[in-house]
Amino acid sequence: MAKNSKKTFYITTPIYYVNDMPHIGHAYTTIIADALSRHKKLAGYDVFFLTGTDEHGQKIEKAAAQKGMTPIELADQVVIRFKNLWKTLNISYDYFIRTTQDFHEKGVQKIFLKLKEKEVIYKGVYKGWYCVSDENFLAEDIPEDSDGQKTCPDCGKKAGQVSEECYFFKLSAYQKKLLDFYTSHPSFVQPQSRMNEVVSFVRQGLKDLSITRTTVKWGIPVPDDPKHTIYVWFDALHNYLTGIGYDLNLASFEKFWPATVHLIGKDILRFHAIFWPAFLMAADFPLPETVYSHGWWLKDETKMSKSRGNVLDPHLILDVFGPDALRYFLLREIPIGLDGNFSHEGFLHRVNSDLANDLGNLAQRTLTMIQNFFGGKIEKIAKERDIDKQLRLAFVSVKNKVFRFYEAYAINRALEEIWGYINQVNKYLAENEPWKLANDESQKENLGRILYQAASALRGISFLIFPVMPESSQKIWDYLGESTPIEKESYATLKFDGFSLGKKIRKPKALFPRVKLKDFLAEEKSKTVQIPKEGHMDYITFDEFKKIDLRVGEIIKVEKVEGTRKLLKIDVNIGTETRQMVSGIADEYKPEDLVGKKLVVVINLKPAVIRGIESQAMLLAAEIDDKAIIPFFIEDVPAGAKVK
RNA sequence: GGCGGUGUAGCUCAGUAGGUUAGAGCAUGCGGCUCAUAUCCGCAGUGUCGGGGGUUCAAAUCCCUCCACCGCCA
Repeated sequence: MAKNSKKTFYITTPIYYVNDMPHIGHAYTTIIADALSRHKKLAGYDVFFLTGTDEHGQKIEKAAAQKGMTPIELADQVVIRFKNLWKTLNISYDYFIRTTQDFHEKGVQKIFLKLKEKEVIYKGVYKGWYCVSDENFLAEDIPEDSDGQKTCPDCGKKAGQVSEECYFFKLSAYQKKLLDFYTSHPSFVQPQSRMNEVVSFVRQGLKDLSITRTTVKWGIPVPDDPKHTIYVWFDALHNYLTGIGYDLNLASFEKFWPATVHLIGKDILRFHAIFWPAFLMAADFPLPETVYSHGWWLKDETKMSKSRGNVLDPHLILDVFGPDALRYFLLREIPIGLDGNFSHEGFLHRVNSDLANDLGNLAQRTLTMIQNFFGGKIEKIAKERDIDKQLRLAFVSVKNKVFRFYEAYAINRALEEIWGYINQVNKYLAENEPWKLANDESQKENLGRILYQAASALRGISFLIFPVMPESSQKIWDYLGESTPIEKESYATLKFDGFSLGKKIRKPKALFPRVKLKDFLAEEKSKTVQIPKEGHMDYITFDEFKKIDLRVGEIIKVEKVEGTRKLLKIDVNIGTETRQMVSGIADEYKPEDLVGKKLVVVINLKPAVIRGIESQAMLLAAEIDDKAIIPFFIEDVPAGAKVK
């Protein structure tokens, strides 16, 4: 099979388990993968970026049953949420694989059979601790209690020891091969410290791995022995093969396999750095180049977890700031291998200072000056002086460094480098004071040179930030009068002087609005929702319900809240008076469609200040896949009527 | 308990083939500019480089030891 002459780059995220709603952790991994993909495309690689969902297993089976759904219905619902979030974040994946897809299941079965024929998979007896009430085997690594028994971590009841027939993968046979592989490929696991952990784990000896269950029905059946179900890891890991076409589109598969990098969270390192290469060795597939384990985002210094209830939902940030600020923050704040701390203060600080003050303001002042002093079009410029040349040469050097940092997955360093250059351009403007030359007609061409130089630098910057901030990058590009998508450029073609004279600059709008902390936090509070634990219903009494004053409201006036994507300021007549409220529904409803409509509003909710505006009431809406749907009255009801 | 890592300015961190007064960003203070999103530019600090000991003409950087925190394993 002849490989394409272009170099290929195949990057994967883990497939996300559909019993969980997408949160900042999922977003982080996927954003890293997206930025690296975009960089590699600009660098001329043929890129394949795979993400998707892991949909089998007992947890899904149970979660679905609790909700009165079938597993696939639950999966379908969660998949939409993931896809929506990726769309909002501008994730440019090439394929979204679901482990319930037919070709994936067939691919896994085929490999299973192959390994069984090679006797790398054999039938045996699994002894383990089983929790009767949860109908679940306990994870191997749960320690014994003092009495030699084990306790189920989910329900706290004592588990019993049972045996069942199952298939094993002969992992023990791969200990030496794996250690040899690690020695000959020392950068297989990144960062290095994780490689050390892997090696020391394998050195301690590997036990064969049970890879099927009879107690789980929701999964891929073992071929020719369907009472056994293939256990999730053997199923899930093979998505990296089936997702690029294994067994269905071999041309694509052979073009992209082996993967360049599997991006993972450190919790699943063992599966990717030990089990996965062993499976691949057994089936005679080449091994991936790198498994890159990234760190965690902590929330206010503590680990985010479902049980702590401090899992960060990215939607609030996205509503206020759009995707690029979040992408920038996550990639700029920490190197990929380390943990980071997410606080709203830190986020806002970074975004205001780097995006609004430095880059946003640079774009704004440059474009505005060209607009004001040249009517948007620079026609003639003076010869390049030394100081102008320095700015141009500095860009070349920055571009090379940024390229190398991106190549090394050091995205934070690349951004630091770019921001160093942004400061340099701001300094260049301060030193040359173009606003002073503007009063002197004889200085017109010198003025033109200075602004030309600044615009060229800005154009270069917009290219360099593209992997991290595709939307803002393209915006700046467009403002500078470019008419092509930025992806048409590459590191090879991008020139400092690419900004050509006579191009009409578009009138700019603030790229990254500054947001004040107290407004942001108020909005966060107003949006924080208590989600009842699955399977539990927190009842309230009728007396408690009566405390909520619900009224029919008539919408009088609606306007957009400046500087936000989603917020509308709505004046609503509640019979006795008109109240204003702020609501994040601009994606779903246009202001003109709302006026005159009647709906239900809460009028005794403590007012909150959102983006500087006091919200004195709240409307009711269904939240469906993060879209708000408002129930309106069809009948003609008087404003102010009580609703109960 | 075993293996690995980290501890440097108020905060986040950079800095090891040992070498002149230990750096950056943010935060703080002062000054300048007004094209720009109260933005931008300049200047100014501050540190027993976790503690102790050692090697060396010279150590944040090498060695020993102790303390604290983190990760993996048991």
